[in-house]
Amino acid sequence: MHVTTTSDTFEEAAERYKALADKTRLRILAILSYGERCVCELVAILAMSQPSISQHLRKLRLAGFIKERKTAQWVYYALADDQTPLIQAILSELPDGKEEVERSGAFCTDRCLEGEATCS
Amino acid sequence: MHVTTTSDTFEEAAERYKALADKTRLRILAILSYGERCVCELVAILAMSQPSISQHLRKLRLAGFIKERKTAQWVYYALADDQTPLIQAILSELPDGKEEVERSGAFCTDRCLEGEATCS
DNA sequence: TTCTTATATAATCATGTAGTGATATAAAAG
DNA sequence: CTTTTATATCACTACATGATTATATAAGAA
Repeated sequence: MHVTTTSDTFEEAAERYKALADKTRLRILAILSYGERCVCELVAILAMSQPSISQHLRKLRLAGFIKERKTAQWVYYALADDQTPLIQAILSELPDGKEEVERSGAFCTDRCLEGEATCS
Repeated sequence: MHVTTTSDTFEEAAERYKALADKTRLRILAILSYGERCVCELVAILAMSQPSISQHLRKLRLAGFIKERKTAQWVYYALADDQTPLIQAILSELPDGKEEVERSGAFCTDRCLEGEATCS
């Protein structure tokens, strides 16, 4: 115990947990554990408004949980590369994101499919 | 990945992370990682009001992170017994609670000391 | 019993946060 | 160039949350 410390202060650590303290953001992490997704895919899968999803993605990105990749007019989000043991444990104890994706069925536009999206 | 799942739903998982999304509650967990403490000790160590500490302890207890033990007029709190890999990872990546305790110096009342408290 | 100590809870207030609708930006299509 | 598509951001509203003050409960002490 008390070996690796990713946050220098309790304030910083609390900020990271605030990013996880939301049902929608946890669903996003579970979905991204199956591969990157563009915003419009997440909007379709989660059946929520685009501004709401974008704001959640911003918080997850600022907290360091996800990264973004811009291609043409799409922005693809994926889990961040530096997966600490803590983040791995967080992801492993989350409900499975597979149901989230499958329940949504086909939703990608033709143009989104052209853009390297990993549509199911 | 996706092996053990402590929360059945994303809603439940989010509730647990909400309990961690506060600087004071993380400090309490770091302090309790060095042993159980009664409420009045935590009030002294954290230099915060007693109702505020009690409310934080309530949230940590309802989220399953800590347990309580009542003796006479004191209530001692300690880390919960069932430490999952996730909770272990959370505690291991927290700032050290030792400084919190030491910085506060002597603070226990004579009566609190009689009550089996692990005062530093 | 009365007073003091330890803790919990309720009411209130100030602040933070999620969702919505409107708007801005940027890229590609027509 | 105009339109459409994808995304981000802003302003606003409703709701959640943390701290404080006051109060309630319970156990000792006097």
